[in-house]
Amino acid sequence: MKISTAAEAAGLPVKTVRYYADIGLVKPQGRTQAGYRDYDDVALRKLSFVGRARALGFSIVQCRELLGLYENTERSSAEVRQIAQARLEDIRAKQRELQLLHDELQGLVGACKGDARPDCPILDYLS
Amino acid sequence: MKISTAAEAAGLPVKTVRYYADIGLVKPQGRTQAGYRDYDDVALRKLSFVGRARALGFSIVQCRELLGLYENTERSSAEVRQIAQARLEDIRAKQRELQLLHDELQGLVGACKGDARPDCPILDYLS
DNA sequence: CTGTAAGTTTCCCATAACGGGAAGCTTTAG
DNA sequence: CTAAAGCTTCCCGTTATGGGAAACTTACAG
Repeated sequence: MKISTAAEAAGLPVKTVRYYADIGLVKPQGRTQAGYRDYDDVALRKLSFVGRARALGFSIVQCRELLGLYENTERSSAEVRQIAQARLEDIRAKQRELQLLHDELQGLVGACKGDARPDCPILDYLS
Repeated sequence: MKISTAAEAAGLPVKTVRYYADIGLVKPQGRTQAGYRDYDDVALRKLSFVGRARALGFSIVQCRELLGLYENTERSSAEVRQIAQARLEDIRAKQRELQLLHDELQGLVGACKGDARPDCPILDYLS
C-alpha cells in the first residue's frame, strides 16, 4: 500500500511516516517501480505500534528499543517492563515538578488583585 | 561587570546569557573597549527576572512580554495576572494529560509479570 | 615583565520530532 | 487527454540552549 494509506491506517501524518522511514525506525517493505514507498501489513503493524508508544510518551529512541523487543520472540517480558517502568518514573517526576510550579504560580496569581493598579505581587516576586 | 559575573549572579549559564543578548531579550548595558559585554545592575536584575520566570515555565516569548510589563510602570496588575493565569491553565492541562498517561502505563506495568517469559501485556497492548 | 592559563568573542553545528513548502515526477479520475 | 491529486527529495524553521573551534584579551604566577 502507498504511504498515505498506511499513514491513515496507523493514524499518523504522512510526513511522520516518511520521517520514520528516513531514520530507519519503520522502513517500508520496498519501493514501487516509480520509487514510491510500499508498505505491507508488517510495516503497518510497526507503524501502529510506534504510534501508540509515542502517544504513551515514549521517545523515538525508546520506541526503537521497544520495537526491537517486539520483533524478538526470545525477549523476556521483564525487559519490556523495565523500559515501561522507567518511563513511569519519568512521568511521576514530571508530575511532581509540575505540581511545584503549579502551587507556586497559583499562590502568586491568588495574591495578585488583578486590578488596574500597577502594584503586582507577581512582578514583585520575579524581581 | 563581565558576562561570567553577571551570569553567576543571575544563576544562569554564560551561554544562556549570551543567547538572551543575541535575541535581544536582555542586552548588556554596553561593550568594553575590547568588545566584551558589559552588564550593569539593571541588566542583571532583568537576567534574574528572566531566570525566575523561565524556572516557572514561562517561554522566552512570555518572558519578553512579562519583561515589557515589568519595565512599564503604567501597567496594570491585571495584565500580568492574565499571563500568569494562562500559564497556570497550561500547567493544569499538562497535568491532566500526564495523569492519563500515568494511569494507562501503570495499568500496563501492573499487568506485566516481568518474568523471563516472552508474553508481555505491554507489547500486546502496543500491537 | 613575561609567559601562560583563563576568560571572552563570533561562528557554526547539534539536539527532538517533526511541519511547511518548493520543484519535479507519477498516477488517477473525468 | 488533461488536470488534479499524490508521491519524491531537499531545504528551512521550530525551542532554548549546549558544544566546540579559532582568535583575541585579560589576569595572575614567577
